[in-house]
Parts: sequence; structure tokens; C-alpha cells
Amino acid sequence: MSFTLATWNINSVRLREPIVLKLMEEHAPDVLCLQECKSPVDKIPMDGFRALGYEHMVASGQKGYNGVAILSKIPMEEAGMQDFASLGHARHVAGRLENGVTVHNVYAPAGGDVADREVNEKFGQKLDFFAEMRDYFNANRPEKSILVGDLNIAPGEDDVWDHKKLLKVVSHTPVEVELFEDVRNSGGWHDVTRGDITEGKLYSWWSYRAKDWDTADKGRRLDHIWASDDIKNTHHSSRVLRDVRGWEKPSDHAPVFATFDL
DNA sequence: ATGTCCAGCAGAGCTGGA
Repeated sequence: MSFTLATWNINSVRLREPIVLKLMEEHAPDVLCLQECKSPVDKIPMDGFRALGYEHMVASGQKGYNGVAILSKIPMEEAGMQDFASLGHARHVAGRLENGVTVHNVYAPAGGDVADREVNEKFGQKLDFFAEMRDYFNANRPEKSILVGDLNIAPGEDDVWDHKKLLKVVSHTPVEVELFEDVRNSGGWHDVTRGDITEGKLYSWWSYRAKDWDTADKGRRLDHIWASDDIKNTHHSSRVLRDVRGWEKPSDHAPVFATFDL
């Protein structure tokens, strides 16, 4: 059985309901994971999503900030929420699909501007979040699982527009990248996107601040899809829908898709 | 990477977060 999953930092699900619907209509992933919903769960505009076949949702929400939701055409039950680093934020939710796959949807802290936990508390929180995530999946070995989300780290040289220029920029510092690979390796996770698209620059985020994001193309690959070791060979195609970054009133992130045969 | 969006609070424009 083939199924397609997408992850997208939507930067307010209520403001961007129209383009969520557009993505659902035009690309119809079976499962759509959203981050930065910025909405309490009961104010997520489910009616339109439901009408397009997304009848199932698990979500963790809070007013104004953060928030993650998994919308699914496939029946799904809630499979827990973790508050890594005890920040009191809605940054993780998991769902177990009827096909036996567990999906973890994560919105990692951005980490502020300065890559030094002594002067920037948010950077410390980001490091703690990943360390706890590593320990959690080390203790709870993922099986038949997919982890997606805005992890706010671009690990590879080809995951940023200029590796050298970004070495001190939060999201691409060596300490973050090392921790990122620690989390991935100690959970036995496999990088699905780079497994399918091995060559060349690949981004999923372009700042709102650039005058012409498309021409300047100063992007970073912050959004990820990982698969547990036991299903790592079941994916067969991945793509970043770059065009979506140019839609009406866009998010600053483009959705990342992966298709699996299970 | 030098800028632009978003939500909350309040009831206009500022603030904090990304």
C-alpha cells in the first residue's frame, strides 16, 4: 500500500486556511502535518479540511504561538504528546495510522539569534529540546514510525545557500548539526528526503525578509522527514513544493512530501 | 543577514517571536 505524507510549517493555520485547502485539493497527501498553527486546537478550521476528506486530526495547540497538527484521510488515533525540555509549548504530537504507521510531528524551537546558551536562553532551550528528543527516542525505539517537522536546523552544506556564511548563524552551527545527527542516529532514524534527493542544494524555507526570495534563493532546509530503520527502504520518492512558497499570502516554508510503499 | 510577517492586546499601533 502506497501512501503520501507532507510536512509544512504553515505560520498560522487560520490565516492560511485558503492555501492549506489549495494544497489539499491540488496535491492531496494522505497525511498532512502542520507546524506553527498558532491556534488553540478547537479553533483550527476543520470544516473545510473535513470536506476534502481529511476527517481525522490529532493536534496540540496553544494561543498565539507554536502548535502542531496532523490531518489525515486515513483513520488515526492519538499516540501521545511530548513536552521536550519542559517548555510548556505545543511542539509535538503523535498519531497512529490505521495502516500501522506512527507519525511524530515536531516543531523544534528556533533558538533565537545568538548561538551561545550563556547569553541567549532560547539557544539553550533549543539544545535541551534536541537532547531530550534524543533520549526519548533512545528509550522508546521507534518502530514503523515517521518523524516529520520544522526542526529549525539545516544539517548539510547543501542544505543552506552558503555553508561558510552560515556557520555562526543559528540553524547551521556545528553544535546544532552535531546534536541533530545525534538525535537521528540514536533513534535509528533515516533521512528520507536526502535519501531520495541526494545531490545538490535543497531548501524548504526562504526568509520573508529577502526582497525577492526566488531570485536571491538564500534558502535553508529546515523541514525534515525521517523514517525508522525498519521502514527506511519503503520510501521511493520525495519532493519539496517550492512553488507553494510563491502562492498568495505564503508561509515562509514550502511543504516537503514523501511517498512510501508499505 | 539588515528585512517581513504573525498573534495578542486592545480597540491603534506597539511588542515579542520567528
